[in-house]
Amino acid sequence: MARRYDRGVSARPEVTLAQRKRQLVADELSEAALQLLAQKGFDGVTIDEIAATAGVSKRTFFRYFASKEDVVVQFLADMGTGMRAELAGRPEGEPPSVALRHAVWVSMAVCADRSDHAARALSVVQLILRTPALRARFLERQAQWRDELAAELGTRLDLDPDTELYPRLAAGMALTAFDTVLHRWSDSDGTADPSDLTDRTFAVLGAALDAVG
Amino acid sequence: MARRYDRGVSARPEVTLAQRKRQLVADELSEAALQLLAQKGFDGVTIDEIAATAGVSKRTFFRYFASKEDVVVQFLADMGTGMRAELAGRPEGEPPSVALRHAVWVSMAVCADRSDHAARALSVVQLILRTPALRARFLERQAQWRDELAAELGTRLDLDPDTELYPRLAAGMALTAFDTVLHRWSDSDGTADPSDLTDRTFAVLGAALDAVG
DNA sequence: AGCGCCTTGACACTGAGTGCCAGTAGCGGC
DNA sequence: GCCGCTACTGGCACTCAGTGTCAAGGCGCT
Repeated sequence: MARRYDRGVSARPEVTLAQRKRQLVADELSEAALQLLAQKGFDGVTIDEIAATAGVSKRTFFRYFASKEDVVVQFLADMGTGMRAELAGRPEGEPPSVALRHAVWVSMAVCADRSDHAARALSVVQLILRTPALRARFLERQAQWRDELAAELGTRLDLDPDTELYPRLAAGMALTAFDTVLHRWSDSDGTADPSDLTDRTFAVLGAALDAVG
Repeated sequence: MARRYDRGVSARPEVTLAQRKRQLVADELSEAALQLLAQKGFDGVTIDEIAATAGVSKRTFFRYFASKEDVVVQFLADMGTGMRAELAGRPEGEPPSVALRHAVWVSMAVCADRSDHAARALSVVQLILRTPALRARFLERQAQWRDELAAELGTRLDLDPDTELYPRLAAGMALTAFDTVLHRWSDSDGTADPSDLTDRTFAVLGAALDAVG
């Protein structure tokens, strides 16, 4: 998809003008959408309104985002890719519980730093968690991450994810942890420490089902 | 799922004529929808078509089901209620892993019996799992079940689900198990034994994260 | 200037989902 | 019988999400 042209002559970045333009429109749309949706609720805003605010037509909106839900969920896409990348980068012999804990922790890192970006992440997460349509789409995205994590675990442990049960279950547990941490963080309005929550969650998971703690 | 009333006679004075009529329409709609959707795909059928097949108007369809997704997902609602009921009915001192395993097993029981009903369940599950919009809604429903299971676990273990992490995590693990079993069963076209799958899944979960196997 | 390539806006269209209203069938009470 | 009361229904009009199509315009290249 993102093909790089080394023709980047005078301009510093290796991207063409058209690509940067496209990114600009995408950012503008995302900005407008998140702002309006957080303010007026998911059903209180139309696509026409979002597009108009961003200065484009409704038709153009759908050239950048597949649906109204997509523009919101897309905002958190980094979490998934970051999670998988971190897992893939973990040392080979590391036990799954540790590797997965780091993977979850990294994807929560966006929420941890004290910046505008974190504040925006909080409002987006809260919007998602209290809007059924968005929560559904977000869960679907998580299911996708789970499959990717399972695949990664499969190669790490040399287990076939289609035959063995462990990779998918372990990935599912990690995602359960992630989801729980996200909920707690959201409910605390961002005051809870994601890092601490993650550690405590994996402390329970590591000890597993029968050891209540 | 379709509630069966003894279509016998003038017994059942508890239920008025109007109520049975209403149930009849709901069954007819559900029947028509499942039939058509499984045959032509989720996007290949319109609500008008479903309603016409059931002999009612489109407007009436939406008086029985909230959305096109709802008519499908509703069909599996029993699984959730059954799961919670089984957990609530388990002996008091039983360890969570055993109680949860039974809860999951009970909700899979519908798939286990060799009848028309099981065949229908299979086609519905397969339809859901390969239709993104349905999968999303189904996952949302599962999230709801997880909250209920967590609440039930909280009372069983005398832990506050809003403070302690364990109930929600354990419920999440059970749902992960459920989802995995359902996927495997669906992928095997119903040839795999749900009971066996459940046992093997919980064998892994009980041993927990770091014990590969 | 000329030719592609990509992006855009405008228009028309389908289909989901909702609000509203008039008609009607069942179930009382009188 | 007749009169409400309630619940269910179909039809209509409407909003809005999402898609196909087409003509037009900017930009790079020769």
